[in-house]
Amino acid sequence: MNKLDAVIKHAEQQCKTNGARLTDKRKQVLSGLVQSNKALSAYELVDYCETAFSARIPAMSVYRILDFLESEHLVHKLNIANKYVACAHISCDHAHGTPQFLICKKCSTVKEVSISQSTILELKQTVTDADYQLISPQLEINCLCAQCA
Amino acid sequence: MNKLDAVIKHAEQQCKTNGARLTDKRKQVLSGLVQSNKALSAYELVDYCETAFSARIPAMSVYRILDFLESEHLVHKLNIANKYVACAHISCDHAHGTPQFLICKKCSTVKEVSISQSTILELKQTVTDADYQLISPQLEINCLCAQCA
DNA sequence: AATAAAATGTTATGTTATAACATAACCTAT
DNA sequence: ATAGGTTATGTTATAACATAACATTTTATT
Ligand SMILES: [Zn+2]
Ligand SMILES: [Zn+2]
Ligand SMILES: [Zn+2]
Ligand SMILES: [Zn+2]
Repeated sequence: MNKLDAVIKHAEQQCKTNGARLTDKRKQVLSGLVQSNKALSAYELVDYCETAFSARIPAMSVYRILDFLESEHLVHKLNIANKYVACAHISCDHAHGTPQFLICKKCSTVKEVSISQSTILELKQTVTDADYQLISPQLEINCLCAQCA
Repeated sequence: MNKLDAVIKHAEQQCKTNGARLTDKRKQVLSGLVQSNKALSAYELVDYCETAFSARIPAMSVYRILDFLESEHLVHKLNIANKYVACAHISCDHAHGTPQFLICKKCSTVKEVSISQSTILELKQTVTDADYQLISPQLEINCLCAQCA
């Protein structure tokens, strides 16, 4: 079984466990992100589904589907790029830690990495010290990939 | 002299040193950000200049002016919010370190804090290990301020 | 089959950002 | 002072990203 099928199967199982349904369109959108080697915008996903599956999913629906996939922790929104990426750990058993994304500003390739617990704790401390409250400790960092650099 | 005047005077001096000009419109946009207690979008700055100075600056010009102010390190763009904020250190003598922005997702108030050197080094190492190259180590974190929490 | 809930479609509009070209304001050198 | 180059701003159009409101279809439950 190839990687895509494996990921989709995991995703399906995960949704089932949560009492949610991974419909065909949701599968198509998720496939687009899993297959892509870079982050995609909602509108790029519309084009992808049209091209790959001859499925014309309106942008509005893609946004809703992305919200759903995010809520199922299958997809991450990259706020600094206004793009979306499949979680790199869908098929992993381990719990999903605080995600950190290195995003190539030129070509939108993304690496989902983990930073050390101590660094996370330091960052959290600065937030607490400033009397703010963390919503999500997700970090997104503008980079250039090896290719583009 | 109040805070706003002091900041503008510093900004003017800083531009002069760099052979750049802080024109009236640039001053107006910068004033908007300095006076605001929260991050503003380009379009909100259009409205501000209209209200505060009866200056109708087209959105296109505000974007150009924001680019200029950013290049002079007087303003930061908050990529996760698509908004802009005056640098908190315009009147400071010390060099500007790597900034970390805590952004209230509800009301857009922003705190510009400094990250410890050790944290920065760890982040840089993570990036290097992933074979990526840092563009700007600026960190932006979605939070809730004490007010909104 | 009737009903309710969930998913998707449709249309309209709001928000953020840039491209391309025109004009105005401002130096600087003769 | 003025001609010519540079910088700043104006104007118009459009691209790109995102949400609101309401209608229809599909699915699950009784
Ligand atoms: Zn992930
Ligand atoms: Zn790249
Ligand atoms: Zn700053
Ligand atoms: Zn707030």
